[in-house]
Amino acid sequence: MKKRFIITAALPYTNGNLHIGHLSGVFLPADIYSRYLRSLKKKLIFISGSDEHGVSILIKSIKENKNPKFIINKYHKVIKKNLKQMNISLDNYFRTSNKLHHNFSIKIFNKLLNKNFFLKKETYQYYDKDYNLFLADRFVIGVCPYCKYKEAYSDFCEKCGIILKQKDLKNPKSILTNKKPIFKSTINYFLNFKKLLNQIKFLKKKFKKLKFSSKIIKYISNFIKSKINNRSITRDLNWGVKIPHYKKKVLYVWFEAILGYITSTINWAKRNKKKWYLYWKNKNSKLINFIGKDNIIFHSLFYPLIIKNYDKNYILPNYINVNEFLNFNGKKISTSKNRAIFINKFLKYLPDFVDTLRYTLIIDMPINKDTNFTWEKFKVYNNNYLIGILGNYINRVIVLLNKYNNSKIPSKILLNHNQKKILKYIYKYPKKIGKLILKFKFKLALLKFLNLARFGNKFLSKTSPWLMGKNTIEFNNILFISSQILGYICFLSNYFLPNFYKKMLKLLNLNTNNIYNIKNKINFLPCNHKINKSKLIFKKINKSFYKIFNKINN
RNA sequence: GACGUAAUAACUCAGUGGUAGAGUAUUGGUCUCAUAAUCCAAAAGUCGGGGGUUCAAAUCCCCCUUACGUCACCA
Repeated sequence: MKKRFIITAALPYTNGNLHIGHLSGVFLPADIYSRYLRSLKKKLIFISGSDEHGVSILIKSIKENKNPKFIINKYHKVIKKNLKQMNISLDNYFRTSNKLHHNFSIKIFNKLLNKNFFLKKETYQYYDKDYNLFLADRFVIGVCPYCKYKEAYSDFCEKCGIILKQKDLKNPKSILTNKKPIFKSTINYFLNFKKLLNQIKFLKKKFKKLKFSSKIIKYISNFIKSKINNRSITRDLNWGVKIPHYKKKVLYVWFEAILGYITSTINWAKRNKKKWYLYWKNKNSKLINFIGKDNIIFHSLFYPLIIKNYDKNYILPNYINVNEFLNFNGKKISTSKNRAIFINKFLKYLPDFVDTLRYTLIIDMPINKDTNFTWEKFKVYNNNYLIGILGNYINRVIVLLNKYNNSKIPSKILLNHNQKKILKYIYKYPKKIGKLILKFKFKLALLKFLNLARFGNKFLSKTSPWLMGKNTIEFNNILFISSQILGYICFLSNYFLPNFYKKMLKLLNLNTNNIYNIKNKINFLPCNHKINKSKLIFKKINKSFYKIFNKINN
């Protein structure tokens, strides 16, 4: 049976718009990976969706005096549209507020409940009387008993870095009302990590075998070594996946959000008349998660423990690609503090620079450590790399063909030994780039791609065909080789720069079917093939753009 | 405080045991097919500090310094 791939990008939380962090952290790497597998004609689905529950959205809705549904509808719509505009090639973008998702999550919860999988426990929590709401630790602020910091959370003081017990906090205040919350008892269900220790150890072994990033292995190791706290998976809220027979309780957002990949697939399968379980309950399937470092625990522990105890036929991740964070101007991106480049704003002011943004975010992808986005880099990448190296090369070759050869790929060629070697070298590029992509080295893959244009520029400068007579064998040879480089650039660009790819196809008068031949050593631009007149693809960024950058910042 | 990640040329980074690499910026030059682009060359680093293992360390181990991140009922 043919292998099936499930590629997932972490679900963005709908308390704000899509920003560059989402793209560089999960959507772009997942997109490149998916585009590559598609070019090999693999069977795959690339899925994601909106994560629309949780207390943060409820708090936002209270503060803005709106219905939570209004908030999620507003952001879901824009995020979905923005992903498409950025050419993220998702097969399905679903949402966790959908009934299908609710039913599926409850089905799993109920079965586990009946199996006595959860621990039932009474805890005391802060409670806001005015809003009838139990408050998460982050929503109670007070004075730190150690350093007297006035805005310490009830579980953690940011200033002195000390973990607090709820009762330690002095002068606790609800962030909703600024009033003192009361302490009240409640009963919730917990994931019994202590009881699941053997399963966790098994997962660690399994992930180690699969060569998961050491970030994940170390995380689980530490988790096992530390004093494991069981984690509640129900909440006293009226916003979320409601649990039947338990009034005023919903599932903890991550208990169900992690199942969103499955429900997104079910939704996709229904619309396309496919069988979703051939992906999720099939030993020949491969699940690859793309996530940020903030949700390692949910993908490496929550999901496997929940799903395997529900039905052992479900598959576990074959790889979890964890990225660090992208900062903006040296500071952490924050949706709530409005510190980010939001994609809808970017597209409003710079709609022609989608590929430049993709390039910038891929080159500076936070693979090993946090990286930093600046407009200065954005400009350099656009002007020096995309225009100087890439755009310039294709324009040089196309103009040469336009001017000297009637816009046709030369036909009378007779390659010498050295020139044949050059062609062979070019044929190796798809494989080289593919290998890097499969190893999740997206930045190196893109650099390799750009190298092809660099190689072309050097080749042209060394050989200087414009100094030769038209239609001599040597002239034809050089233009033929340069054209093949052009063809490879065109097809390989599809992984990284989809808009550029589409424009190149038009310029070169090619169709997309050829892309499936990229595994073979093939000349995409055969002799006598006619191309179109040269047209500039990238726009230059000059000083006047800084006004636009500032508009996008604010 | 605990844990994690990092520290390499002015800048951004690549390089996991075998004579220090790339791009940008700088300086000089070449070319005109090209979006003042390209291409060639020069200059630029005792690879954070100290110790250890080894014939051999940027790379492995230990200690220190500095920066960033995480620390669980936020997502």
